[in-house]
Amino acid sequence: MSPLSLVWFRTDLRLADNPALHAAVSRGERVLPVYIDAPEEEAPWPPGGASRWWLHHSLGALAASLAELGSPLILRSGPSLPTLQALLRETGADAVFWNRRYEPHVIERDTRIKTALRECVPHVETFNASLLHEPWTIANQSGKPFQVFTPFWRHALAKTALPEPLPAPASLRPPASAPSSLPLAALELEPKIPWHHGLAEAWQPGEAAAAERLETFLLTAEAAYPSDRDRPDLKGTSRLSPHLHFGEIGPRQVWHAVRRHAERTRTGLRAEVWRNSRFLTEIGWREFSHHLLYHFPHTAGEPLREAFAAFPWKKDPALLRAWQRGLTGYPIVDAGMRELWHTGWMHNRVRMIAASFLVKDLLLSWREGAAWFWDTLVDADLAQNTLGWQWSAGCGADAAPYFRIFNPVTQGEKFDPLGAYVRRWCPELARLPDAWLHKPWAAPADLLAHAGIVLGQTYPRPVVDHAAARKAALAALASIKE
DNA sequence: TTTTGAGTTGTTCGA
DNA sequence: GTCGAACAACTCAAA
Repeated sequence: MSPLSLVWFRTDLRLADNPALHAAVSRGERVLPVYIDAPEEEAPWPPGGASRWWLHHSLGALAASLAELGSPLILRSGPSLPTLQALLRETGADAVFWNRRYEPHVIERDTRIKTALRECVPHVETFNASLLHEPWTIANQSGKPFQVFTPFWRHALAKTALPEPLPAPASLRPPASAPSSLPLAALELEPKIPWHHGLAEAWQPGEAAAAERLETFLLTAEAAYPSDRDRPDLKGTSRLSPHLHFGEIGPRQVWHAVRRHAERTRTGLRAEVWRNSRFLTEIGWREFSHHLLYHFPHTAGEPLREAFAAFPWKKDPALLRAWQRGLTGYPIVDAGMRELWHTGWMHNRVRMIAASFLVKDLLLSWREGAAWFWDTLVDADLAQNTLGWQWSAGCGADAAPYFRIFNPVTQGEKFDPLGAYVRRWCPELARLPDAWLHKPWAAPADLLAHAGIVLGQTYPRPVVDHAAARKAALAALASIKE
């Protein structure tokens, strides 16, 4: 039997710039791609319903791409290590390659698996497919991890040029007889109750769709990104986050695509100006979040700043539910929460507003918000979710200053000035004039009646008064000082 | 070694 | 209406 390499796919569901796949193909022997569904091993963060919906379609796309190269994708379900060992026995493979993940609980699992597999076969190797730099290679002058973004990113930008992305293999030599595979449907990734129509309307998972989305963004939106990125009513952002999370595209590919785009469109500019791209900076924030979670592994569940362990968070299931369902009475918050529920995604600006509202106005713990986002986002990513929520709550690295409490009315008027976003997701407010759209409780009675709105019936009254809630939040923050 | 200035995403208040 | 100041504490790096 000729040598065979297993390639264990995880959150790297692409053929291009995939170092593990590339290494397997480079051996010049046969290759067997494998995906193992083991959600219980992701505890305490098993993927939520929206993530699993995305995974279903991404695996389908990967299997189709592999089929074009003449290779199957072997799907299995069950504990990863015994499943890999069974596959080694069944196929006689002598090598296992995969791309690393960096979540603390996954590192622990993968380390065990790597040690055990090295007892079984001579070649077990892992690679970096999901970060620009390994977390242990970026440190400040004291040798410690950065906790402020700007010096972190300055340092990363100054490092030597990143290697060009690896090509996708032109063909694959599968084993003479492939081991058995479950049908995709057997993984039961799609919801049993069909609530996912909104996801299907909004998204096209898969490597090809990811590449197309990046290219379209660079051609149509990148130039206006610095200003349009804050407007939820425009298509100002790349919407690459779920593709990046599942590794349908990698940050190195984005990096080089931005560079090539700059070179073909702004030839007159200084050579390295493209590195200052505001869009690339967002890739930098993604990188920063992964490095932070790697270096501070407890922060997925605990605040980085210890003083916040004593913060007097409230418990209020009714308020939490109002926030989750988009029934807080603050239109920009409700629009965001409904967009999330319907499409599995929320615009970044609105994520900040909704998060600030939960932790500062409702005084509910950022953990409750993180858990809800985890379950409902198609781009749910432990590092980014943790960074984002701790930033909003003020308890993380490079956190928002405690006094930065978003005013949902001001934010709505500033970033959804025409009200198109609120009208789309809160249609019961659609006939209210712009001047009152972000504060319907303040609208004159005759205007409300004319717009067909009965506060408390067709649309909720505000669940809290923002001015009073702001004072309460500042008092709560003062209580944990020293 | 010590000091100093700057740091994703804001709001309110008073002149 | 517009504008600047105030709203902590801490990290990081340049001077």
